[in-house]
Amino acid sequence: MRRTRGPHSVSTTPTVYDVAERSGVSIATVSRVYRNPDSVRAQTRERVLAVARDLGYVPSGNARGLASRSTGVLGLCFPDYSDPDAESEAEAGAGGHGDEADDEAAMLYSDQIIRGMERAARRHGYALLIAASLKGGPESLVAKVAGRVDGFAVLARTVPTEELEVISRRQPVVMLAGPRESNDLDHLDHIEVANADGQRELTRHLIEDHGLRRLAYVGFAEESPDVEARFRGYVEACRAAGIEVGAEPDLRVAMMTQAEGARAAEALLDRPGERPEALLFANDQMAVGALHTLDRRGLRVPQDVAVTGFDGIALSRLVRPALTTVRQPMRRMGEEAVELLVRRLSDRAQGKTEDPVSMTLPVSVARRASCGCRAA
Amino acid sequence: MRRTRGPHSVSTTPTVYDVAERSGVSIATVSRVYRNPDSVRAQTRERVLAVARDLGYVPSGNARGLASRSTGVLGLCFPDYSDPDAESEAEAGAGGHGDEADDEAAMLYSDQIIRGMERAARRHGYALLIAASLKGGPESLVAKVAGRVDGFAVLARTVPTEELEVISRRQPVVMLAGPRESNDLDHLDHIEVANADGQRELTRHLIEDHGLRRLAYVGFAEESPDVEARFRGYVEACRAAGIEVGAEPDLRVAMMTQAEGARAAEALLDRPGERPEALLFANDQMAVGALHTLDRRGLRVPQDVAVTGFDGIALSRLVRPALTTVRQPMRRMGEEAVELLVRRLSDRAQGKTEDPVSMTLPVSVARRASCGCRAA
DNA sequence: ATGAAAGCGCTAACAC
DNA sequence: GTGTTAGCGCTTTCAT
Repeated sequence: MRRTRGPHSVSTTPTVYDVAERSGVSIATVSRVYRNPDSVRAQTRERVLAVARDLGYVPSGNARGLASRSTGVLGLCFPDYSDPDAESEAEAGAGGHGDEADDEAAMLYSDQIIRGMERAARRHGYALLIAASLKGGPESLVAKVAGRVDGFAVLARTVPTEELEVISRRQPVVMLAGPRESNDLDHLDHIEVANADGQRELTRHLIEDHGLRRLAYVGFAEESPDVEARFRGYVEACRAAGIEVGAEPDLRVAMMTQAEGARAAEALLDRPGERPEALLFANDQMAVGALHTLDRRGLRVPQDVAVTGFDGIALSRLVRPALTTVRQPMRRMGEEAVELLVRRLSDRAQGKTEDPVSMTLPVSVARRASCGCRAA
Repeated sequence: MRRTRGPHSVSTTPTVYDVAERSGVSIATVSRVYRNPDSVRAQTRERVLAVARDLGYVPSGNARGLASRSTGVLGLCFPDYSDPDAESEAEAGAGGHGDEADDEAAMLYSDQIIRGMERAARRHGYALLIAASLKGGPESLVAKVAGRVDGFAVLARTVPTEELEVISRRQPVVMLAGPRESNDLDHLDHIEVANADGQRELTRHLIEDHGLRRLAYVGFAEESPDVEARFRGYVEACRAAGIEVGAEPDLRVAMMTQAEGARAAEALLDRPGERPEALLFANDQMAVGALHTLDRRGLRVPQDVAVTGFDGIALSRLVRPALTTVRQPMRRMGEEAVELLVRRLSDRAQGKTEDPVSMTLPVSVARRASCGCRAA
């Protein structure tokens, strides 16, 4: 016995030792009661449980994890995706000023993934640890998460791939929505959506079904493989229809927010030459911003200009006209991520080693009012 | 030195010992490099960091937590709130069959709270561990979460209060949306919303502003303080207007789902006597279900019957007619929960002890089409 | 500025 | 079925 406390010590949080002592068994038995109840005589078990209850004993997850080398927790790291504009509108809504862009309207990317992962994790008996990147921590976010989970998913561009590279030697990591970045020195599993396919199909729809030919594409200034893939799809559809397009989007914005989208629309409309028949945005938030601009300038959507987004966030259905967009199966992505992690974990437990997996989830075009498919 | 491995051992995940050995310092120094970088000479620090990097070293959260008695993680336990109906509709949407009740439409209660907590937690440098109750685990959900976090929030009715009672002696716990259950032996902090106020105000609106007097209220069969409070508000408003009401809701359903709401509407309409002018439901999902029923039976909302919900979930805005409801500030609740936990934690660190806090967040009535406030 | 050593609370052989 | 005994990988005085 390593330690003994008075019979009525209450100050510290109770441990196995306290429970063991008070119930007249060894710490091993206390441990068994929790880990493998059937291996303990019923009577003993009840006694231990009773003592535990009245002592307020809760097994320390840390100690457990340390001793058993596993935590029963999966993780998710995501970037601080918050759109300042969406935020403020949401705040206003919550404050009761308006009904406009509701609190709940702003359910973003990461929320969906969280939902998907949580569900799947629960099915497999795991809990989920979530953490958004916070700039300037001494220890990087991943390290913190990585150290507390059995495996985790990372939304692309949250963390330098190099760092993940290192960590993935230690535990399963799946990269979400990202690029399959590095070439070969890459142990990471990877799930992405068919960005190019989606944008291509949407563009084709605009061209063939609505007969539009003067299109303008708004992309992202930063390097982002997903966004680039979308643009690629756009270009392919245009070329296929014999419409000439440059190698670059008509405009690249610094942030993919509503404000930037609104500004982009201004810029595009103020450009000399014929007005575009359709404005295609690399995400929904920008498209929503553009809707504001067009409304303010007295242009009707879709009669005067069609507008499309990408992502299929909830907000895209709430705006008027409802936004035609490409829906990403983000929830499913979360679920698949967990399935992958769980499989990896059991592989490792059995000493198996399989090659990294890379899967692509299909997307679907949501034809709504902003392209002219439904009454505005 | 407790352990030594060959210079090129790669099999196991590296620890402080490995890093220390390879960089010619003690494990204490390695630890300092991460915990308190400035206390280590720059040159030493760089060397250690370099070795760590190429070894793929990540500090074990478990070991850290065990040694330092804190995890840097806050938790949230919530019940498996999933509405089977909403689920299936969502699945259909995700599968691409329809645009109807979108995946994202189904953003529920818990999602909002998660969002709020995550944001606030991040601000304070914490990560968030989330876990929904899974029936029939050997160890209860809470115990698992409790053992891995510094403090946590629990959605009411997820866990027996008694169990929380015990745990709260050990770490801060805040009860969400619940009742202030026990009487005095209660150390738990507690955040609720003004259920009665909201329902009273909504009811008053129906009576005074729309001149309705034949109302029917649909409640919940299970014991639920929140839902009871809503009913209480309803009763108060009726009495204040001189409308007679019984001590019981006109109907109590077994589950607060869309299907049950639809059934409840049937039942109410089939009742002998004059048809009610308004159907008030204890939550949005039931109200949405009722909308289906009324539509199928050819009754117009709000002309023939007004319908109201409670909660303000995203779906409430998407249905036609949009649902008049009482919006709960669920996101804010999550934020407040974290603030409370963080405060408690710092109190404990300083040896302070304060009385349990109980706060009530205000709600607001969202007047939409289903009560006649806007064009349907 | 750095090292030595004592735990943190639990699990997992291995004995009995 | 139950007890003994090593660790698990880190933080943290206390020395130096």
